[in-house]
Amino acid sequence: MLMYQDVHEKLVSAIRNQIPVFRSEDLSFDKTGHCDMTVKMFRYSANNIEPLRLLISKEKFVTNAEVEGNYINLTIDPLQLLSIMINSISSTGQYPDTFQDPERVCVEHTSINPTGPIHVGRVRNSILGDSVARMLKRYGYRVTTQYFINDSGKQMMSLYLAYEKYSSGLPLTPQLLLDGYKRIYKEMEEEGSESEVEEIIKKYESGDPTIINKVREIAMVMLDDIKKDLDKLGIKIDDFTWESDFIITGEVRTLIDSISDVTQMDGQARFIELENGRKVYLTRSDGSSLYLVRDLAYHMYKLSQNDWLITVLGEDHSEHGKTLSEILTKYFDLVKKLDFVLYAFVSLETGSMSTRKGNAVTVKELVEKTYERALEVIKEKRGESTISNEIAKKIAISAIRFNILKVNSSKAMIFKWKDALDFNGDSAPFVMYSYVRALNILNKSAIKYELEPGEVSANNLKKEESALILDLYQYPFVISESVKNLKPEMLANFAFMLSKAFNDFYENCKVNSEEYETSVRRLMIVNVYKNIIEDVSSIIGIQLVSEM
RNA sequence: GGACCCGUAGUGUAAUGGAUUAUCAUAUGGGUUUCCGGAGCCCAUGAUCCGGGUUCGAAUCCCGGCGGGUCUGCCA
Repeated sequence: MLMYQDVHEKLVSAIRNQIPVFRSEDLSFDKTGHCDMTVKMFRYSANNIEPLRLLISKEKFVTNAEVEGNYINLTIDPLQLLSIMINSISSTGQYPDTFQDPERVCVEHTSINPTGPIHVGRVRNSILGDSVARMLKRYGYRVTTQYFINDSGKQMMSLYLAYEKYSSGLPLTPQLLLDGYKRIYKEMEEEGSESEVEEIIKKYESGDPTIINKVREIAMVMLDDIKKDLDKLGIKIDDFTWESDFIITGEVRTLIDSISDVTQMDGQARFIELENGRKVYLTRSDGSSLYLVRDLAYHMYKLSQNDWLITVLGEDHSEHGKTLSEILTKYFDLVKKLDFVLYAFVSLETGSMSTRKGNAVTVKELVEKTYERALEVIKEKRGESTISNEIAKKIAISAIRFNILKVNSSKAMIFKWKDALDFNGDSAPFVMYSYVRALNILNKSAIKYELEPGEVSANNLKKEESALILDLYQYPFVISESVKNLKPEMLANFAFMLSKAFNDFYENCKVNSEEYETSVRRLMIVNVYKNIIEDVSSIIGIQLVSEM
């Protein structure tokens, strides 16, 4: 959990002295420009309003409380908020502080079939998953990330078969495998037969070591390529689990047997009937297992070592997620938390992306093009570039992650190069640039200033300062909301909003070359801003630079 | 046909039942630089899919349409 002085909570408990049933959500930070915080009194007797105003106006952080209709509008002392943040940062290095929670969370993301490179349609999964994991870690959970390697399905067997048929013996490369993959799907479509693949699946499930080893070797080649792509985006996954392990160890069989009394047979195939009457199959007629069982076995494994499972899934798998939940709850006495973060598809203006069709925009291409664009923009802004390629790379990665993350994940989106390469406005470079400004101010300051708690002067305090402080103060609330809803995009929006507020501050409030007290206070604000931007950036995957 | 998700300016978003004038960005038009770095700042234009209902109050909740995405495999 997060540790910080919670003004909101303090005020709520003060209010409850007078109105015991007061709802926490009726006190909120103002969003309309009337004040700093507001108490909504619609639900409570009007007789309460004036006495409550009096009571609140005596509270520590409140400098003014006024009644406007059914609202009690509060002005909060920004200097006290600033002190809270400064104290936290000087004693713990961060605001808010994190208290380590014993709860273990497993975030599974990406988990794409190792049959091709990551493309832009699926990269939303990795970006969401990575940010969710970082956000939960920041909140205080013990987090591990997981990748489930689907090396035993039909797709994987087709990839294997294609290699054996067309290129057997040739050195394994991603490109060679991919070409074969596309070719064999085309053939199967033309012939209308999948019997060859089915034959392989049977052999594989019966434990044929030659096939299992070769398939894993092939998967490894593809997986390495996928890992490289993830690495390009600054994403590292802790644990990789092979789907085939659950077949080899017999856990899949054990699992099927353990629920045999609730499953039914359709010929030789085994299925289970869900509450809505839908039949989902666990095994084929030939006895081989289907993905659902293998994923169930995988979930049992994850449950054995975690308290909370989160899986990032494309919306095409939402039904699968529900099926897993239902079966685990009903037949395996699941009491632990199980959540799915769903995202809608990313498509191209020409339609959907597909590895098999070969029309996908890959992560490699995206990173490459964005990097070139970053170099171009730097040249435009600074004349002949004096900036290292390292910086252009960081700008590119940050821009990509921010652009994809900021869009509400449940809305389908169309990928457009023009938007992806736009560094104006609501984008990572905007945040990064405001951070550079903050660093410059701090570097240019002649005042040897330490982050020491103490008296903060109100000398020449401007409204842009107060506004920025109030925004900064709300950081822990945003993390909490973001965690509660599993929506890291809230943090991306916050980072942008903060940078905007900082730009306002920058335009209107000189930091250096002011009176000493004013300078010190503004330096504190800039320091807090720097600290929080670094913090939030590390969650949402912005890689900050000191010049750009 | 049935199920799930999503509909806010041209585009992307904010508002998790509350305020006059629905936020911010982008795009478009205009302005702005001897300044702690202009990737900035200021002004203008432009939106809650439609119809009912609940409520003192609805972009938000409920019902019915409409539009888009997804599922409806002994694929994963």
